Amino acid sequence: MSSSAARDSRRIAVIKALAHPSRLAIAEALQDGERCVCELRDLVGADLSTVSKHLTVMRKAGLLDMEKRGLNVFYRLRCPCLMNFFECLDGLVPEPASRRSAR
Amino acid sequence: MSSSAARDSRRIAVIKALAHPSRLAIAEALQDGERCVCELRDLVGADLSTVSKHLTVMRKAGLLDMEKRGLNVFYRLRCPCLMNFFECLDGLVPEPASRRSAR
DNA sequence: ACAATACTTGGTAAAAACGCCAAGTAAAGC
DNA sequence: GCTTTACTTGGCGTTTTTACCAAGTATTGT
Repeated sequence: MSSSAARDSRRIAVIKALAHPSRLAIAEALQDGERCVCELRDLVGADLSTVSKHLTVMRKAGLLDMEKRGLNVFYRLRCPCLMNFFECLDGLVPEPASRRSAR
Repeated sequence: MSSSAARDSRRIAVIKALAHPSRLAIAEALQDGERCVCELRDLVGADLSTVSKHLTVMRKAGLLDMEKRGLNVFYRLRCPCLMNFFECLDGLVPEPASRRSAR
């Protein structure tokens, strides 16, 4: 019943892959469908090499698939349920200290 | 619409609060109920001050409540649904074992 | 009051993450 | 072939995170 170390390290990899503003933004953007690296570079406004490294982190965590087509590399989410995950995430903390239902 | 910056920064805080092996282990342990700091120190095997700082990170992210009773400080999860969250997390990546060349 | 326990906070050194530039690879077009 | 485009990888300085020790606070017990 206690946590398996393998499962935990897998969880950590996924969590870390989302624990950066650019990577979270990428994950959110990919919910609408695949994007090539240069589109994601425009989205996050960082150097192409930086974005590429972020994508590598996410891919190695198992979050993304990549596919090269012509000159472009397209990334897409491997999971259909990231939206669920985010709602789950937003629901994690009942209230920080402020009002609720402010959206 | 793209993500709100405020919502994203809150998401990031929560995700970061879980993106460390000791903190994830703490979160998992607290699913069974509140624990005092020294119990959690025994669990993660780090210095008491280290554990205390981890707990501060988690509390500031909104994940934990603390309550002092006597000499002890007890921490508990603020959310009832961390288990759901973890299942959601484990479900994020369809095929665990599949890894694309890591080089 | 004094001592002990349980924790927090400050300081700091080490480790990890980050981001840019430069260089390298691969596909497409000429 | 050579050039361009799209991306990846290596290198390296900068920033952030982490973990310990030491010192401080609060409460309990004597």
